Amino acid sequence: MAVTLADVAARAGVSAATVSRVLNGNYPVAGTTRSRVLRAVEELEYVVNGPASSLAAATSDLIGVLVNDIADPFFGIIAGGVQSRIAPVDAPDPRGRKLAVVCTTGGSPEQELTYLTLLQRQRAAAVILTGGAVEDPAHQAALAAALRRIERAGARVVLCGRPPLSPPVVEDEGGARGEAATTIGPDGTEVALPRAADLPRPACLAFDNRGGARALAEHLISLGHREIGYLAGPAERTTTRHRLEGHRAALEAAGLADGAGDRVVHGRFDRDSGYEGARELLRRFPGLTAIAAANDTVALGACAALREAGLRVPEDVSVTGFDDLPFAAEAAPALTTARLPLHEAGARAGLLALGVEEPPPGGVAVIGTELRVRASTAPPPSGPRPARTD
Amino acid sequence: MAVTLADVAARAGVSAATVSRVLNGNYPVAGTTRSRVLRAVEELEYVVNGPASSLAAATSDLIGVLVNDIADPFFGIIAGGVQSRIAPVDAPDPRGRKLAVVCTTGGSPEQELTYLTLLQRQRAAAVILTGGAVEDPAHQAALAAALRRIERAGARVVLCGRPPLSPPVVEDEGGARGEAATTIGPDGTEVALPRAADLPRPACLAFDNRGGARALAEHLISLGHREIGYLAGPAERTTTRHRLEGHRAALEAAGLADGAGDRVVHGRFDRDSGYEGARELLRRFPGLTAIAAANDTVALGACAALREAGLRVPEDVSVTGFDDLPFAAEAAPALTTARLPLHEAGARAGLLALGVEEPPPGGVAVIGTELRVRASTAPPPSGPRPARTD
DNA sequence: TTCAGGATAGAAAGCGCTTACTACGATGTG
DNA sequence: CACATCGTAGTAAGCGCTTTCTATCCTGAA
Repeated sequence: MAVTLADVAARAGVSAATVSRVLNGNYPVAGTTRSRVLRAVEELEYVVNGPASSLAAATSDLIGVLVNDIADPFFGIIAGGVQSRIAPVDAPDPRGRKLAVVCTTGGSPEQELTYLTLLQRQRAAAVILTGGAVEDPAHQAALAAALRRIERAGARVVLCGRPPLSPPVVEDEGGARGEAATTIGPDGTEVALPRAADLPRPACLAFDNRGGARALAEHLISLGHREIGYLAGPAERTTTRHRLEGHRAALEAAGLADGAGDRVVHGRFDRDSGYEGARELLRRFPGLTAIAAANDTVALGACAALREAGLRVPEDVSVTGFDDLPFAAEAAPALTTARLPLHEAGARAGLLALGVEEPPPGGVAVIGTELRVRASTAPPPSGPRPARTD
Repeated sequence: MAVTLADVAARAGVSAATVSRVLNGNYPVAGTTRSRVLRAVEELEYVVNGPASSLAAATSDLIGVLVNDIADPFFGIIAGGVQSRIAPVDAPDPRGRKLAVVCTTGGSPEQELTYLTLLQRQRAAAVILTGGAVEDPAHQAALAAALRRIERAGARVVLCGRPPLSPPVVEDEGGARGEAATTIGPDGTEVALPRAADLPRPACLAFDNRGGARALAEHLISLGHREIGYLAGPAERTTTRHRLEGHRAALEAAGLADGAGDRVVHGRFDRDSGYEGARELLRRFPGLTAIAAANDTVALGACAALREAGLRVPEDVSVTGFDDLPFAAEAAPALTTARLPLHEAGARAGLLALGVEEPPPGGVAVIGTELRVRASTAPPPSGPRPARTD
């Protein structure tokens, strides 16, 4: 059917082994032989059979990239960063190029596990997990097991934009009695929690979500805001918790009472959640002068809700985002936000996946944010809040 | 090293063939045998060796998706649509799932060819090419050859958001004399142009770029605009040409003189190009009351330039985009634009790639746009630059 | 002139899976 | 009761490549 190595070998008058060596360039081959082989390759339009090659060599050119949603620029930009390194355009020889298998998990741990297996099955050379993790111990245990399996299979694992695997919540005293701690998994069965020492420690590029949220809240406080609402993401995610913690830390440091749950509405990471959440915030806390959103997209939704409520941003209510996606600077008003170097993070994750870059000491590198002050924040209004129009 | 079929077979006390049959479920196996095998699979944590499987079965679970830039929501959304179909989350059995290999070509035809070869090498089950094509005949000929090769290798090819391959520019009279028409390729060598009849005709989902641009221009004209600038994309791309043609068609139909090149500035498809282009447009045509941009991103850049020039959108100058990316509705002012159902188009491309959906009759389906009138367009100002009313 | 040793290239044994083809009871039918 | 048939499962031949081991030819030193 298709042209094979043997066909090329026959045409060039050499053995299949020689053709393979010419094509892989890891073995000395005489110049004349080499050019004869290359000509035969050209003439027959030979294209290596990847699966056969992967089988024999026990490696593949595939790198898995797990994202919540590839349509979301947050993940798209990270994926772009990864690709910029695993398939550099400027390298003349495409042989070194790895291919990115992008898997949309929807943020679901089950999907994540499914894709991990699928990628292991493809014998992917590496797997990059992006986006925050779900904190449920059973999921963490299952993920730990899956990652350990993958690492044992010889693939690299990189976490990009998520914290290292959490240690088990239960203290490790069970070890003394020779019993493993367990928890109840999503399927109702008992799941063994890995001992802290057993956790796989893949290379990890964590985002400083706490620091970024804290900087944003401090910015609002320094402008004079005292009643600040927070539009949080889904409660079970690490990203949500860390950003919320940073936010609260700033409030507490400023002596602003903000008990648990106060002025906080949980939602999703999308625009509509921001819209709905802002409406609820306004209803429950009419005195708010600022809203910090879980991310830029949420902030945009919040702005829409505020406009609709007849409130101006930032004159009546200030709004902050997070991430600094490209549209944040173009929005009107341009969003004050915490910039995350997503492309760079993806690029570095790509390098780690290739094994070109060494894992950071301790396995974890924290990627900082940069405060971007734009037009969506201003001092709170001094007078009474103008009457609501509805 | 890793667990193989034979290990599972030994453990279950059956032959490797039986294990394979259980795992692929395409052959009758007795219930008791099946469960014994499945238990062995569980116990050994067996994961199929994909490359071996692909080699033996001569197929793979990979589907290539070529995009200009995965970080651009335009392509991210299409890719998301593709994934929604080739890896449906609701299907309980992940075995049917295909994996998307996303390749960022930067819009370069050379990169496109490189990735096509790389995907053919992986024996991808299908390849989806998105984004507009470059019209250069040499590139088209090379692309045609590559696609023909891929189809011969048994993979499906789908074009999503780009027109069918163009017929050779040279008339086919050479055929009468038994000579093929040729052109000069990018590497300086002579390239044979495929006869029209030889062009591969992959399933094609073309966007109605002409219609969309025409509708936008007609909208501006109906508002009373007479001096309309156009921010075009890169000159060599089909998308650029088609949108420009639609735009001009509307102007001509309205009897507005708009000779070639008039009030048109070419650039790229990004924000900065819109910014620079709008500045140039303003400088060269101070009387403009409207600017139609090649897409939403360009429109955003144009808005920024206008604001900077002290012009209000839409009071002084109206602006239109194209695509209706999510941020278009959130921009201030919200962009009037032509909506392209990118997710749906991607989904359909996915179905075509799987072979689940039949190619459209004639091979080409045109995907229409929908005019979205929002706040960025309004009648031209009546003051210093009065519009003629007739 | 002879032979060690380097430079090349071939032979052949897998890599782990799929899939004819074959074998063999257990049914069913004439 | 013999034989065709069906349902199951095993045998074994590849799929196309990589790589170890081996063979050959040449070169230059002894």
